[in-house]
Amino acid sequence: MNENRANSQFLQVLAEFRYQLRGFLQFSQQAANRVGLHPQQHQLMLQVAGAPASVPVSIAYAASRLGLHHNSAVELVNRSVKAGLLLRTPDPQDGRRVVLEITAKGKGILKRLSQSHARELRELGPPLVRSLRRIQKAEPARIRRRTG
Amino acid sequence: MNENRANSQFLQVLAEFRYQLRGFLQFSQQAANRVGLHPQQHQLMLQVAGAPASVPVSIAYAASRLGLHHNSAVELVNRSVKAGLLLRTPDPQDGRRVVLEITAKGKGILKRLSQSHARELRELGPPLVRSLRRIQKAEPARIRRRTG
DNA sequence: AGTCAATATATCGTGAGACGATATAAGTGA
DNA sequence: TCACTTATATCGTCTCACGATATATTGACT
Repeated sequence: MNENRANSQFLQVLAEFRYQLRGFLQFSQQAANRVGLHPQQHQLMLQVAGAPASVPVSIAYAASRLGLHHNSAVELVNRSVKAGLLLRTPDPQDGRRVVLEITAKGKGILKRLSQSHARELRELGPPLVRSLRRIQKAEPARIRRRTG
Repeated sequence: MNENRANSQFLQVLAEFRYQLRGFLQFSQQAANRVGLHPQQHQLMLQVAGAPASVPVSIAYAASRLGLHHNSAVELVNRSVKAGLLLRTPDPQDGRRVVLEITAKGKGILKRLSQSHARELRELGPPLVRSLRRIQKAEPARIRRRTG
Protein backbone atom coordinates (compact mmCIF):
# COMPACT_ATOMS: atom_id res chain seq x y z
CA MET A 1 0.00 0.00 0.00
CA ASN A 2 1.48 3.32 -1.07
CA GLU A 3 -0.65 5.48 1.13
CA ASN A 4 2.55 7.16 2.18
CA ARG A 5 3.61 7.95 -1.32
CA ALA A 6 0.20 9.38 -2.10
CA ASN A 7 0.31 11.56 0.98
CA SER A 8 3.79 12.76 0.15
CA GLN A 9 2.67 13.70 -3.34
CA PHE A 10 -0.22 15.57 -1.85
CA LEU A 11 2.04 17.57 0.43
CA GLN A 12 4.36 18.32 -2.44
CA VAL A 13 1.67 19.84 -4.61
CA LEU A 14 0.30 21.80 -1.68
CA ALA A 15 3.78 23.07 -0.89
CA GLU A 16 4.31 24.03 -4.48
CA PHE A 17 1.04 25.93 -4.53
CA ARG A 18 1.96 27.93 -1.47
CA TYR A 19 5.37 28.60 -2.92
CA GLN A 20 3.82 30.01 -6.06
CA LEU A 21 1.42 32.07 -4.03
CA ARG A 22 4.29 33.44 -1.99
CA GLY A 23 6.01 34.28 -5.23
CA PHE A 24 3.12 36.42 -6.33
CA LEU A 25 2.77 38.11 -2.96
CA GLN A 26 6.46 38.80 -2.93
CA PHE A 27 6.35 40.28 -6.38
CA SER A 28 3.49 42.45 -5.22
CA GLN A 29 5.33 43.68 -2.15
CA GLN A 30 8.42 44.50 -4.12
CA ALA A 31 6.42 46.25 -6.79
CA ALA A 32 4.87 48.41 -4.08
CA ASN A 33 8.24 49.14 -2.57
CA ARG A 34 9.65 50.10 -5.96
CA VAL A 35 7.09 52.86 -6.31
CA GLY A 36 7.80 54.03 -2.80
CA LEU A 37 4.97 52.64 -0.75
CA HIS A 38 4.27 49.91 1.74
CA PRO A 39 2.46 46.80 0.54
CA GLN A 40 -0.54 47.40 2.77
CA GLN A 41 -0.87 50.94 1.50
CA HIS A 42 -1.12 49.51 -1.98
CA GLN A 43 -3.76 47.04 -0.90
CA LEU A 44 -5.72 49.75 0.82
CA MET A 45 -5.66 51.97 -2.26
CA LEU A 46 -6.76 49.10 -4.43
CA GLN A 47 -9.74 48.33 -2.23
CA VAL A 48 -10.66 51.99 -2.02
CA ALA A 49 -10.38 52.67 -5.73
CA GLY A 50 -11.66 49.23 -6.66
CA ALA A 51 -14.84 49.33 -4.63
CA PRO A 52 -18.12 49.17 -6.55
CA ALA A 53 -19.52 52.67 -6.95
CA SER A 54 -22.54 51.71 -4.88
CA VAL A 55 -20.79 51.10 -1.59
CA PRO A 56 -19.55 53.90 0.66
CA VAL A 57 -15.88 53.34 1.34
CA SER A 58 -15.58 53.63 5.09
CA ILE A 59 -12.89 52.51 7.46
CA ALA A 60 -14.97 49.48 8.34
CA TYR A 61 -15.30 48.58 4.66
CA ALA A 62 -11.56 48.84 4.15
CA ALA A 63 -10.96 46.73 7.24
CA SER A 64 -13.24 43.96 6.05
CA ARG A 65 -11.72 43.98 2.59
CA LEU A 66 -8.21 43.75 3.95
CA GLY A 67 -9.08 41.30 6.68
CA LEU A 68 -8.01 43.73 9.36
CA HIS A 69 -9.56 44.81 12.62
CA HIS A 70 -10.97 48.32 12.71
CA ASN A 71 -8.16 49.82 14.67
CA SER A 72 -5.52 48.42 12.34
CA ALA A 73 -7.38 49.91 9.41
CA VAL A 74 -7.50 53.28 11.13
CA GLU A 75 -3.76 53.22 11.56
CA LEU A 76 -3.16 52.13 7.99
CA VAL A 77 -5.41 54.91 6.74
CA ASN A 78 -3.54 57.40 8.91
CA ARG A 79 -0.26 56.41 7.34
CA SER A 80 -1.72 56.47 3.84
CA VAL A 81 -3.25 59.88 4.31
CA LYS A 82 0.02 61.17 5.66
CA ALA A 83 1.71 59.78 2.55
CA GLY A 84 -0.70 61.73 0.37
CA LEU A 85 -2.31 58.68 -1.15
CA LEU A 86 -5.73 58.90 0.39
CA LEU A 87 -8.24 61.51 1.48
CA ARG A 88 -10.31 61.11 4.61
CA THR A 89 -13.50 63.16 4.81
CA PRO A 90 -16.39 62.90 7.25
CA ASP A 91 -19.48 61.32 5.73
CA PRO A 92 -22.24 63.93 5.43
CA GLN A 93 -24.86 61.16 5.58
CA ASP A 94 -23.55 59.68 8.79
CA GLY A 95 -21.38 61.67 11.12
CA ARG A 96 -19.78 58.61 12.61
CA ARG A 97 -18.39 57.45 9.35
CA VAL A 98 -15.52 58.58 7.28
CA VAL A 99 -15.30 58.44 3.52
CA LEU A 100 -12.06 57.39 1.92
CA GLU A 101 -11.00 58.61 -1.48
CA ILE A 102 -7.89 58.10 -3.47
CA THR A 103 -5.89 61.18 -4.40
CA ALA A 104 -4.66 61.95 -7.89
CA LYS A 105 -1.18 60.99 -6.81
CA GLY A 106 -2.46 57.72 -5.41
CA LYS A 107 -4.44 56.99 -8.52
CA GLY A 108 -1.43 57.40 -10.73
CA ILE A 109 0.66 55.08 -8.64
CA LEU A 110 -2.14 52.55 -8.38
CA LYS A 111 -2.62 52.46 -12.12
CA ARG A 112 1.00 51.64 -12.75
CA LEU A 113 0.98 49.00 -10.05
CA SER A 114 -2.19 47.46 -11.38
CA GLN A 115 -0.78 47.12 -14.84
CA SER A 116 2.39 45.46 -13.66
CA HIS A 117 0.33 43.13 -11.52
CA ALA A 118 -1.87 42.13 -14.40
CA ARG A 119 1.23 41.43 -16.43
CA GLU A 120 2.68 39.30 -13.67
CA LEU A 121 -0.57 37.44 -13.19
CA ARG A 122 -0.63 36.62 -16.86
CA GLU A 123 2.47 34.57 -16.24
CA LEU A 124 1.78 33.27 -12.76
CA GLY A 125 -1.88 32.51 -13.35
CA PRO A 126 -1.59 29.36 -15.45
CA PRO A 127 0.86 27.51 -13.18
CA LEU A 128 -1.26 28.53 -10.21
CA VAL A 129 -4.35 27.06 -11.82
CA ARG A 130 -2.41 23.93 -12.63
CA SER A 131 -1.37 23.57 -9.01
CA LEU A 132 -4.93 24.00 -7.89
CA ARG A 133 -6.03 21.16 -10.13
CA ARG A 134 -3.21 18.95 -8.93
CA ILE A 135 -4.20 19.50 -5.34
CA GLN A 136 -7.67 18.22 -5.97
CA LYS A 137 -6.36 15.24 -7.91
CA ALA A 138 -3.79 14.37 -5.31
CA GLU A 139 -5.95 14.89 -2.29
CA PRO A 140 -6.18 11.74 -0.21
CA ALA A 141 -9.05 11.03 2.15
CA ARG A 142 -11.86 11.93 -0.16
CA ILE A 143 -15.41 11.58 1.07
CA ARG A 144 -15.39 7.81 1.06
CA ARG A 145 -12.95 6.32 3.50
CA ARG A 146 -12.00 3.13 1.75
CA THR A 147 -10.56 3.09 -1.72
CA GLY A 148 -11.99 0.73 -4.32
CA MET B 1 -14.73 57.56 -24.45
CA ASN B 2 -15.18 55.31 -21.49
CA GLU B 3 -11.55 54.83 -20.72
CA ASN B 4 -12.45 55.68 -17.16
CA ARG B 5 -15.13 53.08 -16.92
CA ALA B 6 -12.81 50.44 -18.31
CA ASN B 7 -10.13 51.34 -15.82
CA SER B 8 -12.57 51.27 -12.96
CA GLN B 9 -13.74 47.81 -14.02
CA PHE B 10 -10.15 46.72 -14.14
CA LEU B 11 -9.51 47.92 -10.60
CA GLN B 12 -12.66 46.25 -9.40
CA VAL B 13 -11.70 42.82 -10.67
CA LEU B 14 -8.19 43.22 -9.32
CA ALA B 15 -9.57 44.26 -5.94
CA GLU B 16 -11.92 41.31 -5.93
CA PHE B 17 -9.05 38.97 -6.70
CA ARG B 18 -7.00 40.25 -3.82
CA TYR B 19 -10.00 40.03 -1.57
CA GLN B 20 -10.47 36.39 -2.45
CA LEU B 21 -6.80 35.72 -1.96
CA ARG B 22 -6.95 37.36 1.45
CA GLY B 23 -9.89 35.17 2.24
CA PHE B 24 -7.87 32.07 1.60
CA LEU B 25 -4.88 33.30 3.54
CA GLN B 26 -7.10 34.22 6.41
CA PHE B 27 -8.71 30.82 6.41
CA SER B 28 -5.26 29.33 6.44
CA GLN B 29 -4.10 31.41 9.38
CA GLN B 30 -7.16 30.62 11.40
CA ALA B 31 -6.89 26.94 10.58
CA ALA B 32 -3.34 27.00 11.88
CA ASN B 33 -4.39 28.83 15.02
CA ARG B 34 -7.18 26.35 15.64
CA VAL B 35 -4.69 23.50 15.85
CA GLY B 36 -2.48 25.54 18.11
CA LEU B 37 0.25 26.84 15.89
CA HIS B 38 1.35 30.00 14.24
CA PRO B 39 0.70 30.40 10.52
CA GLN B 40 4.38 30.55 9.66
CA GLN B 41 5.05 27.37 11.58
CA HIS B 42 2.46 25.69 9.41
CA GLN B 43 4.07 27.04 6.27
CA LEU B 44 7.47 25.91 7.41
CA MET B 45 6.27 22.39 8.14
CA LEU B 46 4.57 22.22 4.79
CA GLN B 47 7.72 23.18 2.94
CA VAL B 48 9.79 20.77 5.00
CA ALA B 49 7.46 17.83 4.62
CA GLY B 50 6.49 18.80 1.08
CA ALA B 51 10.00 19.05 -0.32
CA PRO B 52 10.93 16.64 -3.10
CA ALA B 53 12.85 13.70 -1.63
CA SER B 54 15.89 14.68 -3.68
CA VAL B 55 16.61 18.01 -2.06
CA PRO B 56 18.23 18.35 1.37
CA VAL B 57 16.00 20.49 3.53
CA SER B 58 18.31 23.08 5.00
CA ILE B 59 17.61 26.40 6.63
CA ALA B 60 18.48 28.13 3.39
CA TYR B 61 16.04 25.95 1.49
CA ALA B 62 13.27 26.74 3.95
CA ALA B 63 14.10 30.42 3.72
CA SER B 64 13.88 30.46 -0.05
CA ARG B 65 10.62 28.54 -0.04
CA LEU B 66 9.02 30.88 2.45
CA GLY B 67 10.49 34.00 0.93
CA LEU B 68 12.38 34.81 4.10
CA HIS B 69 15.91 35.92 4.79
CA HIS B 70 18.19 33.36 6.38
CA ASN B 71 18.08 34.81 9.84
CA SER B 72 14.30 34.96 9.88
CA ALA B 73 14.21 31.30 8.89
CA VAL B 74 16.60 30.42 11.69
CA GLU B 75 14.33 32.08 14.19
CA LEU B 76 11.22 30.43 12.79
CA VAL B 77 12.95 27.06 12.95
CA ASN B 78 13.97 27.74 16.55
CA ARG B 79 10.40 28.38 17.51
CA SER B 80 9.12 25.36 15.61
CA VAL B 81 11.69 23.06 17.17
CA LYS B 82 10.80 24.39 20.60
CA ALA B 83 7.17 23.63 19.81
CA GLY B 84 8.08 20.04 19.01
CA LEU B 85 7.09 20.27 15.37
CA LEU B 86 10.51 20.02 13.77
CA LEU B 87 13.83 18.32 14.29
CA ARG B 88 17.12 20.05 13.55
CA THR B 89 20.16 17.83 12.99
CA PRO B 90 23.60 18.71 11.61
CA ASP B 91 24.15 17.53 8.06
CA PRO B 92 26.80 14.78 8.01
CA GLN B 93 27.63 15.65 4.41
CA ASP B 94 28.27 19.30 5.09
CA GLY B 95 29.09 20.51 8.55
CA ARG B 96 27.80 23.98 7.89
CA ARG B 97 24.35 22.82 7.07
CA VAL B 98 21.48 21.64 9.17
CA VAL B 99 18.85 19.12 8.13
CA LEU B 100 15.25 19.78 9.05
CA GLU B 101 12.77 16.99 9.61
CA ILE B 102 9.18 17.00 10.71
CA THR B 103 8.33 15.18 13.91
CA ALA B 104 5.50 12.66 14.26
CA LYS B 105 3.51 15.26 16.12
CA GLY B 106 4.13 17.80 13.39
CA LYS B 107 3.19 15.32 10.71
CA GLY B 108 -0.14 14.56 12.34
CA ILE B 109 -1.03 18.22 12.61
CA LEU B 110 0.12 18.96 9.09
CA LYS B 111 -1.98 16.17 7.64
CA ARG B 112 -5.13 17.51 9.22
CA LEU B 113 -4.32 21.02 8.10
CA SER B 114 -3.58 19.90 4.59
CA GLN B 115 -6.89 18.15 4.27
CA SER B 116 -8.87 21.11 5.47
CA HIS B 117 -6.92 23.33 3.10
CA ALA B 118 -7.65 21.09 0.16
CA ARG B 119 -11.31 21.18 1.08
CA GLU B 120 -11.25 24.95 1.28
CA LEU B 121 -9.42 25.27 -2.00
CA ARG B 122 -12.01 23.11 -3.67
CA GLU B 123 -14.46 25.93 -2.97
CA LEU B 124 -12.21 28.93 -3.35
CA GLY B 125 -10.40 27.67 -6.42
CA PRO B 126 -13.07 28.19 -9.07
CA PRO B 127 -13.93 31.80 -8.16
CA LEU B 128 -10.23 32.53 -7.97
CA VAL B 129 -9.69 31.19 -11.44
CA ARG B 130 -12.65 33.19 -12.67
CA SER B 131 -11.15 36.35 -11.23
CA LEU B 132 -7.85 35.63 -12.89
CA ARG B 133 -9.56 35.37 -16.23
CA ARG B 134 -11.50 38.56 -15.66
CA ILE B 135 -8.31 40.41 -14.88
CA GLN B 136 -6.81 39.51 -18.22
CA LYS B 137 -10.02 40.41 -20.04
CA ALA B 138 -10.39 43.72 -18.27
CA GLU B 139 -6.79 44.80 -18.44
CA PRO B 140 -6.42 48.11 -20.22
CA ALA B 141 -3.23 49.30 -21.83
CA ARG B 142 -2.35 46.17 -23.71
CA ILE B 143 0.77 46.12 -25.84
CA ARG B 144 -0.46 48.63 -28.34
CA ARG B 145 -0.85 52.12 -26.96
CA ARG B 146 -3.72 53.37 -29.08
CA THR B 147 -7.00 51.56 -29.24
CA GLY B 148 -8.42 50.62 -32.61
C1' DA C 1 49.50 22.35 3.15
C1' DG C 2 48.08 27.28 3.61
C1' DT C 3 45.46 31.18 2.67
C1' DC C 4 41.34 33.37 1.21
C1' DA C 5 36.89 33.73 -0.48
C1' DA C 6 32.32 31.77 -0.42
C1' DT C 7 28.68 29.44 1.94
C1' DA C 8 25.60 28.23 5.95
C1' DT C 9 23.93 29.07 10.24
C1' DA C 10 23.42 31.83 14.47
C1' DT C 11 22.86 36.11 17.53
C1' DC C 12 21.36 40.64 18.77
C1' DG C 13 19.19 45.05 18.52
C1' DT C 14 15.61 47.53 16.05
C1' DG C 15 11.29 48.69 13.99
C1' DA C 16 6.89 48.16 11.60
C1' DG C 17 2.50 46.84 12.06
C1' DA C 18 -1.39 44.23 13.91
C1' DC C 19 -3.88 43.46 18.03
C1' DG C 20 -6.58 43.98 22.65
C1' DA C 21 -8.50 47.15 25.58
C1' DT C 22 -10.47 51.28 25.93
C1' DA C 23 -12.43 55.87 24.74
C1' DT C 24 -15.30 59.17 22.19
C1' DA C 25 -18.83 60.47 19.09
C1' DA C 26 -22.99 59.81 16.37
C1' DG C 27 -27.04 57.48 15.14
C1' DT C 28 -31.37 54.45 16.66
C1' DG C 29 -35.29 52.96 19.10
C1' DA C 30 -38.16 52.42 23.24
C1' DT D 1 -34.54 61.25 27.12
C1' DC D 2 -31.96 57.10 28.05
C1' DA D 3 -30.01 53.08 26.89
C1' DC D 4 -27.94 50.54 23.00
C1' DT D 5 -25.52 49.98 18.86
C1' DT D 6 -22.32 51.44 15.37
C1' DA D 7 -18.08 53.84 13.65
C1' DT D 8 -13.84 55.72 14.40
C1' DA D 9 -9.80 56.82 17.25
C1' DT D 10 -5.99 56.16 20.81
C1' DC D 11 -2.59 53.73 23.47
C1' DG D 12 0.28 50.09 25.18
C1' DT D 13 2.01 45.63 23.90
C1' DC D 14 3.87 41.85 21.38
C1' DT D 15 5.23 39.13 17.50
C1' DC D 16 8.01 38.65 13.72
C1' DA D 17 10.98 39.97 9.98
C1' DC D 18 14.94 42.55 9.11
C1' DG D 19 19.93 44.63 9.06
C1' DA D 20 24.24 44.14 10.89
C1' DT D 21 27.35 41.20 12.56
C1' DA D 22 29.66 36.89 14.17
C1' DT D 23 31.26 32.07 13.77
C1' DA D 24 32.10 27.79 11.53
C1' DT D 25 32.80 24.94 7.55
C1' DT D 26 33.84 24.10 2.77
C1' DG D 27 36.08 24.87 -1.57
C1' DA D 28 39.55 26.85 -4.61
C1' DC D 29 43.84 28.41 -5.99
C1' DT D 30 48.80 28.62 -5.43
